[in-house]
Formats: sequence, C-alpha cells, structure tokens
Amino acid sequence: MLFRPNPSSGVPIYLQLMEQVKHSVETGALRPGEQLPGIRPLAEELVINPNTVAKAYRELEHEGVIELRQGAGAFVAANANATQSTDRLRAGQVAVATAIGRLRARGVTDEEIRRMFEAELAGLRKTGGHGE
Amino acid sequence: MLFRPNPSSGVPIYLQLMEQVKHSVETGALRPGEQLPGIRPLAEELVINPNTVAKAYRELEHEGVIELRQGAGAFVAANANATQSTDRLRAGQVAVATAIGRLRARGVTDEEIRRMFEAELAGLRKTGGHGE
DNA sequence: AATACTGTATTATCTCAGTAGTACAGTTCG
DNA sequence: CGAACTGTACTACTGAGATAATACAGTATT
Repeated sequence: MLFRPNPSSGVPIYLQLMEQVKHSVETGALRPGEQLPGIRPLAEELVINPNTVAKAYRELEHEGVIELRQGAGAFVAANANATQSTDRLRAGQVAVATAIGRLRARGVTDEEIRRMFEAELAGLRKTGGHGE
Repeated sequence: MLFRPNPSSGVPIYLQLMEQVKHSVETGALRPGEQLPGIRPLAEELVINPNTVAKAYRELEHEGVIELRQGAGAFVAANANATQSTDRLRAGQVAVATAIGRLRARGVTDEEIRRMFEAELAGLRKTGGHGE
C-alpha cells in the first residue's frame, strides 16, 4: 500500500488519491474490512494537508468503497468491489452529461459529438490549433 | 435578430451569446457581410457588461464566424458557415478530452466510457444518484 | 479636423474548487 | 479515567474563470 499523488499533475490530489485507493481495492492489495492508513499519518507521508486526505476518504465513503468510523479509522467496505463499479459509472455519467450538454449548447450536432468522441477515445487527439 | 442570454442559467453569458450568434448565422438570419449590433448598444439591451459582449465577439472572430474591424464594427465573416463547423468541432474536442481524462483518472475503462457516452447521447440519462 | 460612433486594453470584483490551518469530538487501550 | 490515537467541522488562503468598470485607440461621417 503506497499511494503517491502528484500535486502538479493538473488533476486534483484528492481525486488521484481516490483513484489509487480504488485501484488497490480492485487489485486486492486492499481487502474488505482491512484498515486504511490514518488521515494524519498518510497526509504527512504524502506531504499534503490532512484535509485533502479527509476529503478523498469522505468521497470514497460516499461512493461506498470504504467505511469511516470516527475514532476508529477507515476500513475497506465489505462489498467494496460490488458497489464500486456501479458507483464509479454513476459519477462519471455526470461528467459526460455535462460535456455533452456544453457541446449541444454550442450547436454541435450529436453526429459530430460522437465522431470527435470516438477520435478522442482512439487517442487521435490533435487538440492543437488556435485554442488556449 | 434578438439575442437573450440568461445570466442565471449556469452557462456563461458569453458562451450563450456566441451560440446564439452562430445559430443566427446558420439559419441565415444573419448573412455573410452583414453587420452585427455594436458592443455597447447590445450590452445595454441585454443588461450585461460591454466587456462580456466583447469577449463573445472576440471568441467568435477567433473561430472565424465574424470579423472585427476596430472603429467600424463586427461583421459576419464571408465564409462563416464553412469555417464555423470545423472550428466548432475543434473547440468541442477540448471539452471532450477533458471529460475523458477525468473519467480515466477515476479508473473508468474506455469500454465503460463509451457505453455511458452512448447512453447519454441516446437520451437515456438517469443522472440521479448521489453524484454532484 | 471634429464629433460620435466603433472595437481594444487594463484592472478590479465575484465566485467556486481545491487546498490548507486549526480546533473539536468520538474510540481505544493502558 | 486518561492519554493517544482516530475521524469531523469550521474557517481561511489561493488560483482560475466569468463578469464588470473604466480609460484608450481607430474609423466614419460631417
């Protein structure tokens, strides 16, 4: 169990941490019922603020991946692997819906959206141009 | 020609204005070469800041939809309809790339991403849950 | 050339997300 | 019970994006 988010990667630290915990649970490095590192010790090890770890833990609890018990600690949820996948999708759906909404607002047709989306997934991103 | 962005819709005013101008150009309500309302009069009519209109106009010029000539005014670009579609796609690609990036960071596989994306496009959105 | 229009530039305010600092509350174990 | 651990709550700082206030510069028309 060794998490190491990168504060200067553009992606919020707490999201990276969440992803890494999830990954550990998926791969079995963290088993259901197992205790996670405390908020303060982990924050110290990662040289970040305890509150950032706390936020990640809270979100993870929110998604059913872990359980928080005040005074006791953070533990991998019993049915973590079950809830996790469905919940991760649910969270992602919001992001996708937002993106599509923005595009439609800009007058992009669904056809065009689908095409650029496929291109992105394929990794043919040539985001260059006159953009920002 | 009657634009009316909604300041409290969550979507930035300048984006709404851009979309409405684009729509007018697409439908032919605004013809190539035709002059758009001045920045200050339009701002006054919409009860927003001139700078917001200016930003929208600048972006639209950036996308090749209109032409700005200092002292003269803003005019629909000669080949507005041609450039518009390609450029609109370019702008959208950034949004899509961001969304996909976030999802991947959360550990969602491309397969899952594609599926939820298709579902969204199809309009089967059930964004409900405990999301944001 | 002068005036009244046009767009341009610079700076400030507001809001929100992410992060951090600090004090509070519950559990465990000696 | 009390000390040392655990998570929790509240407030503040920072940076980015959107909007606003105001002063500047070019063009048109007279």
